[in-house]
Amino acid sequence: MSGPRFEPVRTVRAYERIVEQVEEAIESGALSPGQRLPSERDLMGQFSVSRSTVREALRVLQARGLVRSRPGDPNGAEVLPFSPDALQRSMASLARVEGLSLGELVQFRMVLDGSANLLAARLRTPGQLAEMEAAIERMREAVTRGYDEFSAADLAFHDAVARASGNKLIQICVEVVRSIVLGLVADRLADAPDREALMRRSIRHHEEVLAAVRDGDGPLAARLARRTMYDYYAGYVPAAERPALRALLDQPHSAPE
Amino acid sequence: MSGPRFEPVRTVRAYERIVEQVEEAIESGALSPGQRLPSERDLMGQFSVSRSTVREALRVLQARGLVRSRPGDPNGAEVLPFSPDALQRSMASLARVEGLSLGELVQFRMVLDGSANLLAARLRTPGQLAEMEAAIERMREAVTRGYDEFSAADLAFHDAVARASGNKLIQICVEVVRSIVLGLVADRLADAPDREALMRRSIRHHEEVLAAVRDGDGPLAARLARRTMYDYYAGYVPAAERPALRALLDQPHSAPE
DNA sequence: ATGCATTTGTTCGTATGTATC
DNA sequence: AGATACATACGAACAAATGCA
Repeated sequence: MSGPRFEPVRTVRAYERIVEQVEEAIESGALSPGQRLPSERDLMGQFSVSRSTVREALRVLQARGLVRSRPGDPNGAEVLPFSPDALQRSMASLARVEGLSLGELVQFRMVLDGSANLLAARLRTPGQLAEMEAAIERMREAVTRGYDEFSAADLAFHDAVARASGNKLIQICVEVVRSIVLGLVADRLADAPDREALMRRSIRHHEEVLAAVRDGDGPLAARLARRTMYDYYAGYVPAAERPALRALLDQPHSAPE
Repeated sequence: MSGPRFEPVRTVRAYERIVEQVEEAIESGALSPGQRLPSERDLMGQFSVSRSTVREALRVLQARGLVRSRPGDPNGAEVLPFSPDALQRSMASLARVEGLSLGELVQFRMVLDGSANLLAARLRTPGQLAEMEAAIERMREAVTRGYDEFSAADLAFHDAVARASGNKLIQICVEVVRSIVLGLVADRLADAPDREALMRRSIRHHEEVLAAVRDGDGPLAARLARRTMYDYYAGYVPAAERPALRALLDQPHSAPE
């Protein structure tokens, strides 16, 4: 009795088909970063749609960070190299819309940075270790040269650790979350009254982390990294959220209730 | 001599201004999920731009997962509740374009799931503990009822743990990365010859994790969770990548080389 | 350095399919 | 069933920006 199994059809917009095809071409490597798409007029020919449709597709591709187009460019839209911008915007939007608290963001950084240090302690190459040392040296020099340079050197250190972890996903997420957190507290960090003391203490903590990474003691490096992060940011996190952060720090085994 | 400090100007597209304004309205709460935007015709009046420009803006908003529009809808575009879809697409695209290996994804899951368990062990409520127990019970029942149900129950367990961590960012990332990993290995998992034995072993591991969470022993729960994940997925990860995964498992302090 | 041709950004008008009342 | 309002899609046109001869 039962006839052939039909599947429900969903009407798919014309511009979506275009997006799919271009996306596929980029992900398959047929179109690589730096290359140009045909001009809008060519595209309307190739897809046999109107220019408006082509443009809507290009807007979507641009919103996803895959291409960029400028007026007057005799070549078509440019295929962009991957960048975590889209990821970052999604997370930033998540943070605002979903009401992510600073505490949750810092906690996430503690998790990521701790794990990155754990892995880096085991997997680092001598060259990566040298990068970390150089970054700390830059931090020392920056103490007298202002907070901006200090922050840049600090970034370089955490980046080097993230790279040494050997996990690109960790690396990118560290970068994304860091920039969101900084966006939330940068002004307060820069205005801190005892800024120089903060920087010096931060450097000392980073040196301890580096020593653990150098020794290959992953668990220690992870613990120190989490504590460093906590010390640096806890003051900006509402007191009510701090216990959740401390749950990531060393604890004398389990605390019975 | 130096005149007033002029700032570089960047020409900003008309549709971008529209996107900004609508985005701002949504993030500020002036527009909340379920509400409707004015119709495209109204919008072209309010922004005094053409229809095409309005539509390009709507395409971008739609691509970012903020609104949805259907033909024939007597109301305008619908404001959507936040969903991690955009985040997930960004990460999935990241995984393909950037060539993320299965090993890196599994490693990331080990990090997230381990941390979620660590936090859950300290912060869980009795209700959340009951959810975890119920999920494991569903896993037991599902052993004889097929892999799909088992997988769903497994998902429920990890979700309950992630919720109990109290960190929405961890929760969302766990969900996103899990679905990407499953997309890569689902077929191989389903076709495993000794599927039932795998399921039984997985249940045993989950029970151990749950016991640690119940006891409030965070570090133990984290270690067990990472090991559970490793045992379940390591077979699908190329042997060359496995040492990086094992770097996240317990190690007798540091292994001198 | 100046035009020129081309491309994108934007507008307007029109026709068509579709969902709601 | 019909009227209405909506989104989808097309095509022609003009302005602004770019690259190149």
